[in-house]
Amino acid sequence: MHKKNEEIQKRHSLIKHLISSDDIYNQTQLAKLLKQNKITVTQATLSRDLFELGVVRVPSPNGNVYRISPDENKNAFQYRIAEEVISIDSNESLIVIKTYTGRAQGVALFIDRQNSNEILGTIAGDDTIIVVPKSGTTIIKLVNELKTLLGIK
Amino acid sequence: MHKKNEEIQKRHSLIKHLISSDDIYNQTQLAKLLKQNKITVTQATLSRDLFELGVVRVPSPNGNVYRISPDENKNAFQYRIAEEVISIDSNESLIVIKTYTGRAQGVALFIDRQNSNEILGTIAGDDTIIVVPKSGTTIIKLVNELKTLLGIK
DNA sequence: TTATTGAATGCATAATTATACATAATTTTG
DNA sequence: CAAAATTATGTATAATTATGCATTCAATAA
Repeated sequence: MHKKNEEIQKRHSLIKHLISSDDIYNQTQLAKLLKQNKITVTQATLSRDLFELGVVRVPSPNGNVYRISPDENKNAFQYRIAEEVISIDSNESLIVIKTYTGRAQGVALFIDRQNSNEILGTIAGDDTIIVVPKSGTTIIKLVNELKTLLGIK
Repeated sequence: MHKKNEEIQKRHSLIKHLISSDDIYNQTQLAKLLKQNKITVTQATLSRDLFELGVVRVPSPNGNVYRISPDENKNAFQYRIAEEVISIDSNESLIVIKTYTGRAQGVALFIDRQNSNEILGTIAGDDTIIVVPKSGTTIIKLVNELKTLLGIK
């Protein structure tokens, strides 16, 4: 992976940025915007790019527009979340997640969002989160689930 | 609104059903499925229908497929949620939501999913939910937000 | 009932998107 | 390094989707 891949990633990244900030109604329009940013590709390439990026096309008042898929956002978010977590440990009844200072709230929010059926609730301080499992849940299992979720280890 | 509108609603309803249960790759395919259900329309009409229904087109391993938009699901869900809530009250530091028996977990889940920036967490029993606001949040404001969210009053 | 209005739809086709194929660029293998 | 294999992309065009216009049909008014 060298020059070429970097360019592709850069293009993909820019595509996502453009889609997030502007209303893109078609691929020709997207090509023009890319060109303004010194990236010149054809509509055909964009068709492939959008597919690979999982970009969705959704009805809006002025016609169909392209949007980053919710899943994509989720993954992007998950990636950043992983960087903020230091450790996940547990005793017989609770799970404790340590994060970098000031990050606990955000990580806890992310966990809440997953609306797991195994979690009763979370409480977050500044750098610590306590996860309370629902009764009937195996702690070990939930710990592993959280590790997977947060992309740890 | 009589015969005509009923037919349209019926078609729209069937379209949503078909999209939910099958992978629909294009409008011609959708037209054929509708025809099998005694509803005959052209691709042009389906193009308009899909737009009106807010149906999104999303990349899948085998090509782009049509899917019911998350928003659409959300609204449908929200509608049912409203039916389950009895009351929303609060004291100076907590909000208590009363639901019909056995519904609290589901409603709490729904609230968690909104990942509000004003909610620290929720704890749900059988018919009661306790919502813990983040410090710095006005209870009144959050109560109103929850009412709007749940479609109460 | 008949006339009028507006919505819904089909038809024809424009606009947009996807893709087969050829080529070039990049990476890998020996 | 040269050859082989893989990947990316443009071109041309096929496939799909969207839409202007005309028509039909249901709803409403007279």
